[in-house]
Amino acid sequence: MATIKDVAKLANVAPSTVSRVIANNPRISDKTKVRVREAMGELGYHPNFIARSLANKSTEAIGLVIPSSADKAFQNPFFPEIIRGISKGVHQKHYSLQMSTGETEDEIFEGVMQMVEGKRVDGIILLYSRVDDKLTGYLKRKKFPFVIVGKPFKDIEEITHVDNDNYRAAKEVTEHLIYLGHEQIAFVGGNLNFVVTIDRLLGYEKAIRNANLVYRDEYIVHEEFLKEGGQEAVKELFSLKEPPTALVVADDLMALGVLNMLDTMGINVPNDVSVVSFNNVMLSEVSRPPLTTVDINIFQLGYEAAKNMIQIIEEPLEPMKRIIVPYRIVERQSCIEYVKEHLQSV
Amino acid sequence: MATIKDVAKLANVAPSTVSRVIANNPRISDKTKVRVREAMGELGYHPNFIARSLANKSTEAIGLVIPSSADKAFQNPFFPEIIRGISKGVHQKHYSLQMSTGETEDEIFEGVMQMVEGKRVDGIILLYSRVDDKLTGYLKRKKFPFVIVGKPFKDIEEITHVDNDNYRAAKEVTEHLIYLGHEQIAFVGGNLNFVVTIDRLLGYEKAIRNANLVYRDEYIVHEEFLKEGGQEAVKELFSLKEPPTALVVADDLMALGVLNMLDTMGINVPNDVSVVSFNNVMLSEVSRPPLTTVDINIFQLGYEAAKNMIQIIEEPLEPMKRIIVPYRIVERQSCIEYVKEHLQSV
DNA sequence: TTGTAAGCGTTATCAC
DNA sequence: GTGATAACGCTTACAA
Repeated sequence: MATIKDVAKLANVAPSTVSRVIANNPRISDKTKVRVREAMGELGYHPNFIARSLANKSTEAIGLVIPSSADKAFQNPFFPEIIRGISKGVHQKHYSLQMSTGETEDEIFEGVMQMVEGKRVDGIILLYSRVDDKLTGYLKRKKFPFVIVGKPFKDIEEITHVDNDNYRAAKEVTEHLIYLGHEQIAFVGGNLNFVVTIDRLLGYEKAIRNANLVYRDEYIVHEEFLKEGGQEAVKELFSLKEPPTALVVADDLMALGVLNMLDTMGINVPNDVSVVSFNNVMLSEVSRPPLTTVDINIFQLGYEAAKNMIQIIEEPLEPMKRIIVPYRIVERQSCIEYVKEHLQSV
Repeated sequence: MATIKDVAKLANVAPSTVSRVIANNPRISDKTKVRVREAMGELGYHPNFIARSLANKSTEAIGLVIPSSADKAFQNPFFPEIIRGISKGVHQKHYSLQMSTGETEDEIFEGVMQMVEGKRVDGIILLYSRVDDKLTGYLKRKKFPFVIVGKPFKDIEEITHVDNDNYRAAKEVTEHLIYLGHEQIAFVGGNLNFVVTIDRLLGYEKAIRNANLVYRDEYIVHEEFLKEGGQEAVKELFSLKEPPTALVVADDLMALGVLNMLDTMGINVPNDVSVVSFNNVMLSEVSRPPLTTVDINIFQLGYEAAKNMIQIIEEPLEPMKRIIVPYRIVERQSCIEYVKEHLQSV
């Protein structure tokens, strides 16, 4: 493989000159630039990134931390989509992307340490935000550049993050249900350790309280993911004396599970119960019925995360930032007006 | 940040000794090992991976190439799942994972070149196999270590790859339909540029011919992805004078689209038409009806790819390998026996 | 068993 | 404008 020295020799210049040509340094005459570039072409030269990184103390790589791959949550189309966004932002600036997952929390932590201590990356994007997360604390202590997708659990004023206004979205969506005449609205959320769950729950609660509806604990269920989660939630909810007539579900995939279970129980959506969920993942269009859901702009979430991560790396003095990506309620066919004396279908 | 020299100083040894301790070189006395390790602990020393890579000419990183992120295919849960498998294999050997996507083919190619020429990775895993793929040719020419998930289009004897026996799986699944009494069986595939589509189509064809059924061109549709794809396919197929009574669909997600469209057309699955698909992605359990599908062991596909990639890197003399991951037909509720004079429901 | 010193391929700091 | 030369932090002959 050709090195910078070979090029220098062939072009009859010093290695440092070649380096300057690579960096397109303006103090090099056009003549030699051309000469050097020719030499590079002739030798099929490509700069060695590793060597450059060492000299530079910059890897132009950013690390991506994905939540524990053990659970099925990982199969959520949310991830490919946000990775797409991140990927775009990262490529635009010619950075590369380094992934890290693990089955347990400790494995993940281990992976991140490797990246940070080994100086394999210049910054880290966290794809989730959990209550009392070890990682966040670690990165803050190390003063290592990072951004969170989602809302930090604490130190919210010090950590750059990109998020939706989940509180407001949940509130709005619940209000929509209320507006449709529903008074018995349940909330089906994911793990309460995720900040996003909390926000959405809080928004839901606010809407309920504002409308002077009773906030009932038995209408709040937190379940693991999808299949089992959706099933359990639905079973619980619909064995109550007063089952809900509408459901706010914190995730499309969970909603799919819910829809499925409702169907096998012979409960019709939207005639018997309305369902609204979050994310507007591609699948929500194709479910039966198609889901009314809030589009949180996953792609943009990722794109912004990447852009801001790189900005922090390149301009370390920049203040912390909070980027709020807009959401949009997509009405499809899983919600309808609640009619007091409606007939149970079938 | 502490370097190897700082540790050496503190432990009163030469830097090379520290290096040997890191590598756990047996020729270092236990005494000094202990002393050095203490020094490392005291200073919070962690080896710098970049420096090591430069000296070593090995990055212990492997690059992952994901198909064009532009189309929705990318949102297929197939990817998170295979990444999980790869991730596991890669972590086991303490390698890291570098992702590369792009919106166009050229962008992807560009990204791979960066990885290869810049020596950012030691090997590359291709997550798809396409007819006449530029990348494959490039990597072969460069003699850069790589493995393909799927079946190479050419040079199949020279390229290490991990795949299912898609031909046989498709054949078997079609035979199953035939066994159930179906004689009008259509094939809904993805892009014919993907080798996997070809294999599955060929298996289907073989089964049809073996059974002396007529192989009709109008029963073969290749469509883009999911929503539109599924819709188009179904529309076409069911406007024929003799619409099929069973469908072999090359992907679960596509099958979801198909199910959806069938539903809006008032065609019942499985009563009016049976559907079988591929991949056994988590969603296939939750569709209405749950899909009969072939489980291709996505996770293992990824895991094997990673393991073999690393083996090739570490033992470059190893011969090429073909790893065939077993599949398994998962029967759920989308297929039933075909009854000649059955009544169209509704 | 350990130390010395060269080298990995760049960039950066001085000179000129 | 361009050239020497010293980093960058580690590994690895070769010596001792």
